[in-house]
Amino acid sequence: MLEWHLIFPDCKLFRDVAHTKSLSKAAQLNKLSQPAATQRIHELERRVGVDLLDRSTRPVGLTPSGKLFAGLCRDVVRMEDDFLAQLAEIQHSTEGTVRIASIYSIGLTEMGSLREKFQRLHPDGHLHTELLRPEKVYEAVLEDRADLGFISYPEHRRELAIIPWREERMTVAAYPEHPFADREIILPSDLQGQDFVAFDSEVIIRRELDKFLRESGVEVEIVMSLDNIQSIKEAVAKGTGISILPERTMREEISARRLVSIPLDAPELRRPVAVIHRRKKKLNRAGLDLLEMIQQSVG
Amino acid sequence: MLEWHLIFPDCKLFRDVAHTKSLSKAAQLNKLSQPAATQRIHELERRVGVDLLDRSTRPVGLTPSGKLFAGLCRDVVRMEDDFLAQLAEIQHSTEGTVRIASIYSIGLTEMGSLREKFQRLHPDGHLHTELLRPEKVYEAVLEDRADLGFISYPEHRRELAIIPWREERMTVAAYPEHPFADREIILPSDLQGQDFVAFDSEVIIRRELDKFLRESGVEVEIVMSLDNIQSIKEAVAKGTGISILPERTMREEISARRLVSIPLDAPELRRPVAVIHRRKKKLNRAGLDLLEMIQQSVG
DNA sequence: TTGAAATCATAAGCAATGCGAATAGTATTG
DNA sequence: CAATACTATTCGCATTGCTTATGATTTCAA
Repeated sequence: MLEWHLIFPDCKLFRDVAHTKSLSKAAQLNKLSQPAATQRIHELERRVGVDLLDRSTRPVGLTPSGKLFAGLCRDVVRMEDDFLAQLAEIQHSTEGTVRIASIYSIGLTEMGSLREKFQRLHPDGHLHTELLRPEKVYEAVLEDRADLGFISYPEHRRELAIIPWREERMTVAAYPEHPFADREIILPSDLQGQDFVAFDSEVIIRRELDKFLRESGVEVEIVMSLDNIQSIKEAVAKGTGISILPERTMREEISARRLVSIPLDAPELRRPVAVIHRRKKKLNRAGLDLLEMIQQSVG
Repeated sequence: MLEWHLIFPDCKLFRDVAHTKSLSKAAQLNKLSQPAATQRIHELERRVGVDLLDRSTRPVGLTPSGKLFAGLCRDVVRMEDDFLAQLAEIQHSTEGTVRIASIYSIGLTEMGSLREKFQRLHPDGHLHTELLRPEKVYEAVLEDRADLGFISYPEHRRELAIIPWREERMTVAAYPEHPFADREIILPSDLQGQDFVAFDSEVIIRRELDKFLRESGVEVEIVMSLDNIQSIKEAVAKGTGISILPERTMREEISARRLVSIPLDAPELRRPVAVIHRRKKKLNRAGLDLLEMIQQSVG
């Protein structure tokens, strides 16, 4: 906490002079030399244009104008105190909280461990996570409704800084009964003609996959289009078809044996995941620490 | 009237920044260069310890702390305005008024012409006169309930300045039917054995007269003691006895032929009349003018 | 009244601040 | 992607503000 009464030092000084009826005592209270106090008061009188102190008596008295001014000073100092108290409250309530906007897939797979590590470092802190569609994540960060945004296939925008997080390996997702389920590896050519659960064509990852398949000279049979990984996983698990998904996002379903993940011989097919934040935005301690944690997990 | 908002210039500046959402416009409103405004705000932020402006957008926005501070500034500026208005009122109401405390005898004989002259010079001014016992006159001046005091036989006190006004000739006061009434002059010895209306022994003038009579080897027959001139004049007019009074204080009764004043052959017997005021006290324009008028009437 | 103690005012030197002009940097607009 | 408008920075200079030392005034006690 920084020192108090730095905003209206003259007010506090005059209030103290009025209260103690002594320039030297008021000077002490304000950590000033006595001549400094004398000079400040004279300066005040010059600015206001009237005498504030009646120096013909000891202890010094207040002129009628001085009384009025002392009232003003009392009020102003009280308001300054209130302000500083409220400010401290704001600061305290924000210093330990980080607001995160994330796309569903990253939020669902990463927030668990991230929150755990965060709480170890900031036991009193808060990690507020909101899961949104990609575009809404950008929006939230740009409009300062979130401090950090978790997205895949980061788009550059002038006001945003992009911090690469990881590149997720993409693998073939299939239901346990599928013929691919026992394969060690799958070649792009193996996909030819397979029933495929795909992303909507608006989603970036769909365009990436389309490009990959085209370049591999493979055509798949798209039997269903969905706009999010969660739904695709469900469709695949039900036997609707196979898909290509970031392996990391399937860990839970794999453990539960509802899905299997088979490596795809296409090391270049990776989903980049990144953290974004407003370039100019200063993060609080907690935010910086969270970023630190994320950047360490890159290596 | 001096310029406005000289007490909390930073507050007004920030309030204007918050309102106009522009540093340069706020700078203009406060008659500052744009760089100066930028610097002042930065200085404010340094003092408060938090960012107040969000400079990542145009127009500049307020951070949450900035909003809080803007509220404080608005209130403070409003209070400053109120203060200055009240101050102007005080100033205006006091600049033209002079508060006078006077003993009865001087007040009754002098205030008429004095007020007339004063009003010619200060048509809008006020001359507030309070008639008091001598000791109360000193009190009123010392405690700043009066700007000027009119007294006789001035007593020196450390905090008071004494300005001699005039020395009033003392004459014999008699009722028109008294044997003295036709005399051209009266010698001290003529007073021997006369019925005399005297001052109370506490009044200074009584001691002065006692001394005079003693030194003249005269004894009078004190038939009544009163503590003020007014009552003595009435008693004399009723025929209770004669007295010795400042001639000036009898002018009205002489014109009305209720009293006669006969010169007394005692030129040294004079009542000094003076104006007093607190040494340190600064008089306003009207007060200075009144003093001027009084001092001119000395010569 | 006088002398001592307390208190406020003034002086001088130095450091810090505040300002404007010029310039650089950045955001918005068409 | 310029053009425009606004904010930030730099620099030099003047002003302000502070401290120490000293002076002046008031109060208090003898």
